[in-house]
Amino acid sequence: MTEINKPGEDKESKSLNFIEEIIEEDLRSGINDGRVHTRFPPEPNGYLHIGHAKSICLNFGLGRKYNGKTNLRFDDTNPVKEDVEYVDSIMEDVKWLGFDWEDRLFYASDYFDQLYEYACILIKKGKAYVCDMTAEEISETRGTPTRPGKESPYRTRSVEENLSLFEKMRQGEFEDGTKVLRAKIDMASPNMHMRDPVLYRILHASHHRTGDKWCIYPMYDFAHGQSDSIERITHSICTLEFEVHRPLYDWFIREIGIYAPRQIEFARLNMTFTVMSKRKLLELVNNKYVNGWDDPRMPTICGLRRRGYTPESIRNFAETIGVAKRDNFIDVSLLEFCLREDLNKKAKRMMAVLDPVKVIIDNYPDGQVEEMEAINNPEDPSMGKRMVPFTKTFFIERDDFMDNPPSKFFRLAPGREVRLRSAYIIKCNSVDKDPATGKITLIHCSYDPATKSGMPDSNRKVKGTLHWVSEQFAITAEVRLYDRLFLKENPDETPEGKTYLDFLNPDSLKIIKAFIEPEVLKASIDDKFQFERIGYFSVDPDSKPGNLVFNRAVALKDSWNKSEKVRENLT
RNA sequence: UGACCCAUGGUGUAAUGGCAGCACAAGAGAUUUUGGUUCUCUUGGUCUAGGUUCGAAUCCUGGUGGGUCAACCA
Repeated sequence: MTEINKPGEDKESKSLNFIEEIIEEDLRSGINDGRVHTRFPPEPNGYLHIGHAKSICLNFGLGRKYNGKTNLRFDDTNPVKEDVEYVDSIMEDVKWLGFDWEDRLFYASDYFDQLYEYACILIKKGKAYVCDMTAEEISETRGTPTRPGKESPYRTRSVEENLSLFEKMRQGEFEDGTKVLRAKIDMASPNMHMRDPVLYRILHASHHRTGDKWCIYPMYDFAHGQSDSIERITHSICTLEFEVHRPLYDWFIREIGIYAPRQIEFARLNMTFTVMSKRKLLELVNNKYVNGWDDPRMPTICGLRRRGYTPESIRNFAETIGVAKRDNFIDVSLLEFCLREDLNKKAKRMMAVLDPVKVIIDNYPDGQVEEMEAINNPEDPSMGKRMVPFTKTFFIERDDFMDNPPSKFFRLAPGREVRLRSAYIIKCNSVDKDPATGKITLIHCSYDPATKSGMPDSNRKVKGTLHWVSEQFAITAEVRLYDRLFLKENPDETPEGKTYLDFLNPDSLKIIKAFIEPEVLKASIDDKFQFERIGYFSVDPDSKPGNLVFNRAVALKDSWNKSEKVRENLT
């Protein structure tokens, strides 16, 4: 029995996922001299989303767990789709999630010279050739998964001719699309990716990093595996759809004769009530179904951040969902749970009324103001207390009063008593209604001075506790209430004649004016609060002095509202 | 009708030939100056048919179901 702690063996000795098993197996067998080196390799052609967060947490998490390293590498092999805007946002998102690539920021474009050399090696070995067929011809002669393809007539060109043509391609002697470099493998392979795949294409386009130095660019397949090899990545972790590419990567590595990383594929994240494909996300933005990539309804990292998600909650989510090879469809309520769990411990409590109805305490002295002491966070006494002004008139939620309540209703109703949070017990005596609409305009109550919060007689039990905001001291703020972006659990699953857009939730955003206790004036952008009994809210960057804007990140669990809904459905 | 991958409660994920466990969701109760939190409990699962074995979620074979692959995208 050895006492040495193997890397990754935490004190709690949690079970390993299949990737950790492979890594520990490699560590035991001494491959890579005990090195663990991973990478996160996005293409800078869009914003990162929660699915990328899973991959980021996985790769950086593994690096951290096994005392290894993790690179950030931009796979920027297609200049026409890429932009520095995306490079910047991706770096910001990775950092925000709490990960650090230190001095290991790389680009596939860093390796363009090396990759060109690799291509020449293949040509010299007779393993690659310049092909003059058009894209259509190449496509037509590739065959189908069940039928073999046909060999290109240019497949038998001599090494010298290929070398010279490839050099001319590089020199810019040919138009876009007139020639490509192809690997010479097997046009009858059952694996489509082995049927003489394109290695280089001509693209007279400016690259966001290499400018006009190149007019030929390697395909992703010819760049990715070699880039991993150059960086001496030990475990190249990617999503399942690249499983069929692996034999090709292995072929390149073997034929070129360079270091071989081990590729491991895992199932990408799918989540309910949203879409995850870049194409669809882009469409939502471009067609203004949402207000940009960072719209709080988007599953993008910047959207979640603006919504009020914390890095901890997302990391915890990634940890909780685990990693495996089978397709998965994660309930968004798990993400929401992770946020609540985090913010419950951290968020300062405040009182805010979203849908107000006015209350007057008839037996309370006119003009009197009492400062009530309120606890900032019952989960964390170190967060201290604050004072909240109480006056004769204040607002409560319209939902917190019922004229003819059912027996299970614990809130305010004629003749009933409730506690006002951090203040008095009050009793409802009567209500004023608008004679035309029947809508309640004012609730008349009386208070019991002996029940002031903290006083000896204040401990009388009443069933309900309501939040409230003094009319005189209320601060008004814009509150943006978000709901699911889609009405359907899986918007990607579309019946005939419909698209995912047909399932957009028309009520995914409601903007209201709320009344909030004066403490809110101390809030600054990105601060997070629990509005008691309502939910968690984050200060939106749109906020201006004197005009605060809040996003509802997630509502509190609401077992009353839920049971109400169930009742309605039963009747 | 090809190749490859996958199959454990509603959703995820463990169990590595030896008691099917955990989380979320759902339901019940206790506590509570948030119908929140916390705590306790409950419901519910190995796709199917064979085989190997003292013993199979696990290994083998067939079936079924799902996914991926036919951009000069990544």
